[in-house]
Amino acid sequence: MAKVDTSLVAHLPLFAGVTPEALDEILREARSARYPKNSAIFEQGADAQSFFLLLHGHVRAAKTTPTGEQIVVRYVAPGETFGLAMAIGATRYPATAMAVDDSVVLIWPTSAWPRLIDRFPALAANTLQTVGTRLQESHTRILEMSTQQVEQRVAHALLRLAKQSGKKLDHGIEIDFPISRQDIAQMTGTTLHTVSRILSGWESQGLVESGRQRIILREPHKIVVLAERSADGGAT
Amino acid sequence: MAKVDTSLVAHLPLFAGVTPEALDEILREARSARYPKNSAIFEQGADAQSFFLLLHGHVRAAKTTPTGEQIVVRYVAPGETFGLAMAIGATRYPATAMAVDDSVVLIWPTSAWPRLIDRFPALAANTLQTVGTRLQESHTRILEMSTQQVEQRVAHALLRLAKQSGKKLDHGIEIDFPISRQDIAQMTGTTLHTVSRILSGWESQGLVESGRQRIILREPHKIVVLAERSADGGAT
DNA sequence: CAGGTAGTTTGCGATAGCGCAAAACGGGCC
DNA sequence: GGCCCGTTTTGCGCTATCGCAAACTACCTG
Repeated sequence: MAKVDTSLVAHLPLFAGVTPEALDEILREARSARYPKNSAIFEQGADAQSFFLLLHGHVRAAKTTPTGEQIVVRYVAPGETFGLAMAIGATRYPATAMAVDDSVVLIWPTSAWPRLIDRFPALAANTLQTVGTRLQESHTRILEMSTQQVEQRVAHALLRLAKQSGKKLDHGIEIDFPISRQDIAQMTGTTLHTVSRILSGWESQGLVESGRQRIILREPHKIVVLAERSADGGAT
Repeated sequence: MAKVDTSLVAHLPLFAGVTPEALDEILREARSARYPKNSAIFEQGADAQSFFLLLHGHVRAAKTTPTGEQIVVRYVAPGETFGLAMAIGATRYPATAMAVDDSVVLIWPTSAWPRLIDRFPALAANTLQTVGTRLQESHTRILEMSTQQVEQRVAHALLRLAKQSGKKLDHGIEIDFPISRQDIAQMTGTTLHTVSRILSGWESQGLVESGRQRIILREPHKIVVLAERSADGGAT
């Protein structure tokens, strides 16, 4: 089994408070794998045999309804865990994970989890922290969907993506993985048509520069204003 | 400090895998308190000095926007924990908790949490489990808000409430705490007007019986059908 | 038992955003 | 260099749902 360099992951929140020796032991149970762009890592409903830590690339977690509609649960950035079905006591994955870019992950067998948290309680505490944070973010998303209109939600979503995975350019911030109008629609609870109209509007105002699966925020500051303005839109 | 009877709480998921002696020690750190109907337990943004376990009654957790709109995050049923701000590393409560019925809670100082999970790692694991489940439910809620129309969302919400806190009557299932149209609107991302119209409709079809802050599902089965039908409404 | 208050119902526009359809576009592949 | 396919744009009508306003009702209080 290929050995993973501890120094690459030691600083991650997941391993906070874990001694180097312990980390070494933890990593010994993992293997690494590479997933090419657009390949599925696991499918919703499949048996949750593994959990993952993303090292490089970007992964989209999406949930599908019985009727086929999808929502994007989140985009996973390097350093984050995903596929933690066991954390909720589930035996099947509640969502589908797909690499949106060539990605490298660490993989542990789900069966190792009980033993790991037993030996290294900090793991459970750290995971609780991150899951708690995600719960918080979920609530924020629900709040937005309940109280804001589509344009504001799209603004918020893009700003979040920029913060999480933005590459700074001199003429703005680029979201550094491929993302379509459809994806944004599925993050904000709208349709790709509406997203397209909104982005077209922004583009003609010089707020963004966007193309095929590519978005650059040219005026993040002005987009923040859009995101925060209250429902009346300040149209006066 | 009033001693809490361990037998009342020993069976809760939170304390799974905790020995009676340990439970005893854990409970020694808690005090209990009673909150009368409609009293606030903590306010969003306040310093998170305590976390809670609900023993009797019902508690509504709600999040408020800067502009004053609210959403109901969840209704807490007896046996559930709430106010776990420390679980996400927050020092302030992210929501407001209010007793919707006369309620009794156990209260631990937030400061005790690190020590508790250190001494009893099962607590962290159990909490991770419940937080994970809530995250899952949140995602389901987002999925519903994204893909379903209001009537279906209301149907789902009521069915969930009935499952969680339904009192079985011979002529249906009553949600056994006071809940207003406004509350339901805040759970489903709509307005109290729309909820009122929907419930009026259902009432005239004999699906529910409802009054001031009171709802009885007379035909849960038919409401399930409403909740599950796809968007075209089967109007053929 | 009258009065007041909070919750509920209902009517009537107004509209944000959807859904469908079709055209335009862009990029990679052969 | 031309072709093909997935993505994006855009037009247009439609409607679910909102927002406001007003009437109504049940319960609690004094």
